[in-house]
Amino acid sequence: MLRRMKLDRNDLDRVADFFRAFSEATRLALLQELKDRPRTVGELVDALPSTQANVSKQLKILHAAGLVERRKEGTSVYYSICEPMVMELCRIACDKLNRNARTRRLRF
Amino acid sequence: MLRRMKLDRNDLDRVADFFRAFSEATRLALLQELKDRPRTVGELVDALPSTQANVSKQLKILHAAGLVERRKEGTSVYYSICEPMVMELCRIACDKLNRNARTRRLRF
DNA sequence: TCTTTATATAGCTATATGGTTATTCTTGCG
DNA sequence: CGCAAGAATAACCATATAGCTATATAAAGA
Repeated sequence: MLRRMKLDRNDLDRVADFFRAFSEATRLALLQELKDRPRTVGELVDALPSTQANVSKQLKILHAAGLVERRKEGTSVYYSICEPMVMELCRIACDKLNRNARTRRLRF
Repeated sequence: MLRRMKLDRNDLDRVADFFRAFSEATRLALLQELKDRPRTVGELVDALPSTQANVSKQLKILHAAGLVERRKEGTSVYYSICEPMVMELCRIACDKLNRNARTRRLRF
């Protein structure tokens, strides 16, 4: 089956970029808000302690990573998670962190 | 079951830190080298296009994230992956990237 | 067209961090 | 002890980026 090949630097960079999308609290907070339903940028701004400019910027990064999709409706833009895998990854991460620290349960 | 709680900023930071460990090509390359068996720092330095100092530094980050463990043997230090979940995450990431780009298969 | 609302972008600053070289620490051996 | 080998750390530089404010763009309505 020859799946022994190691990923070269380019491929590793692509994988790294993918994970980097998850490596900031603000972006994770956005994903958390989008967990159950689509939200407009304005709704997300209200839900987060951040500025409109920053929310737009972080949404763009999530979009570039292929994690969320955009849908325009009038002057608003709805964002939604377009990869079920996103929540699975977050759950795996929380499980790991819960296993480490015996404090409070994290659940995405 | 009240698992509706949203993670607060602190918890999101912890999850973000976890993912950040995966967000650099050099660290992924190290994980890839450790996939099948433990390796000493020297072996990892030889396997990667990087310096001993940098390999040590990145291994420390992986260790702090709880992804690898250390075992001293004489003057050498063996590192190994201590979380099966690590490879699962990398596989999920590769699957996603493969789904996007119809080019070559990535397999961690 | 002019105004308003919603979103995106530009430009900037401060901080974080990957990588380097040089040095220190640790262990084993003579 | 003195020396060598392997690993970790220190100090530094260059780059990337989160977040801000200000501005631009897009769409809807008067």
